[in-house]
Amino acid sequence: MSHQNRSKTPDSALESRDPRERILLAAGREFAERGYEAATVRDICTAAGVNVAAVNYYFGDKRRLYIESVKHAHEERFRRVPQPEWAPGTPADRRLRDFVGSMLDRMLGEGQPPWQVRLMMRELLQPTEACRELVEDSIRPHFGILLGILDELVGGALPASELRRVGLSIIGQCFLYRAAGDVVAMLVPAGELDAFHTPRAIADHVTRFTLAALGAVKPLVRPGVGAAPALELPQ
Amino acid sequence: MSHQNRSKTPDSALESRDPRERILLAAGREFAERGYEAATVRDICTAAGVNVAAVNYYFGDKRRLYIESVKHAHEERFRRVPQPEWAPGTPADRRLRDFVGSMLDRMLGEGQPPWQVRLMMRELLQPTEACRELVEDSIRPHFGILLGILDELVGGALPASELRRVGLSIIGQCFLYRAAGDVVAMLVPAGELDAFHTPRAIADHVTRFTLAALGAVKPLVRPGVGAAPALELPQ
DNA sequence: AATCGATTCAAACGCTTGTTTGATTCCCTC
DNA sequence: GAGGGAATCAAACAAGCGTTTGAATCGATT
Repeated sequence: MSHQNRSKTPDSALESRDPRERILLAAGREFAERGYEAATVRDICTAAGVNVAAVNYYFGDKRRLYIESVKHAHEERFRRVPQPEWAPGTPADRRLRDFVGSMLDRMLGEGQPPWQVRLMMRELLQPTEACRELVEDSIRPHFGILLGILDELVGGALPASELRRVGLSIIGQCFLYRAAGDVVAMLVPAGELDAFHTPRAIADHVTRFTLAALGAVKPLVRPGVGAAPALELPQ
Repeated sequence: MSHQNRSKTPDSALESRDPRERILLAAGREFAERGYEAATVRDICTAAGVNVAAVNYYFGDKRRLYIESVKHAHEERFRRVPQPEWAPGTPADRRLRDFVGSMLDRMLGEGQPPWQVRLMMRELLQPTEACRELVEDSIRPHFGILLGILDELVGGALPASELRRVGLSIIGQCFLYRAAGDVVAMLVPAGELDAFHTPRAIADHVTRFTLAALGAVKPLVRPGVGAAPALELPQ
């Protein structure tokens, strides 16, 4: 009932050796594509090339397999596109560009299996047990890095509450492409998608859009054109 | 096997009269909360106070009930918060603010049953048959209105491809709060949520953020503070 | 070669699902 | 007040689900 001699086969080997790894991979795919309820243990085991009983043998039950597969996908994602590290003194605008770029790469990059992010999107939309751990372990620290960059960028001129809103504006712009990518593809002409909506192009756009809003670079359009700024906004 | 004399009871009556309406309501709730596969016809019928066979009698099968409930929820949503209409000559920045405000109201407004939007979020994340109709009938025209406002705002100074990216930036900022609202709530201190992340406050922030990026209002921070604009961005 | 725990397997279990059925009740029409 | 289609109901159906079982197989140790 235990499996303590798993280390006999080194983890660095191909997944095709370790049944546990194969199940995690197949489970991630199925859960991402069909959702927790619609994905069946039988299909997962068939895809993994193991017996139906293997899931209960290695993971106890379907729910625990799900949680493990979410964690596994998330770790894999950060292993492929790690958080960038900067030499001391790197300008904040450069770091913002890198931060946005790596986030989008992690979301949309070609090397990324699309199901891994889709799996996490399901969690964000309707958090389960697996989500809280994800937020605390990864998303919150990540968000903190972004806030640090923004704070330096504006020279401490904005209160923390405002910084958070700006941070959420940045994440939201990237998030839309992943969460509603299929709908975005319906709204944008096909040729334009390839030219203006690649991860790199989006990163450039989001960075410039944000820097312009913060006054760190000149606006997308020269001031003075368009309607007069007659609108009054509170604060 | 038919039900052509439904018009005998006027549609304006309470839903509790028409079994079909009651089923649609209960189905929307269940599908939104549990997803298509996890929601059961039995639970839906129990909630609607009708017999199990009623779903197949009125809608044929579960899939058709799902499609109908998505459409129904969407229509209901726009009936509650209709698209604003402006007198000729209304300034573009004012219209942008109204547009963002009504979109957020539709997504987050207190009068909105939370399950209606959640149901549509599932569709956006993984489009089904019901989604394409939704995009063509509602989302695309809506997006066109936004692009028209933006075009007037910048005085025609931006190409259509750039306008679309700005439009998606706006929608993305709003979208995050609905799609990942639970995670946002984990990242923002509780008190701050009530003060700075109400639909109205977000609408003000998104509008100002966008207008600043476009150079239509002054940036959130005076130019000159923070890091020097040394970053080179293509285009 | 024998032993013993870890692993794998085919088969079955109990349960829930969406759907169907056939009888019953309702409500309007003539 | 019959007649008849629409609507509702309890009950059952076949199929698929997650899980369990007990025997068969493997691989290393003795």
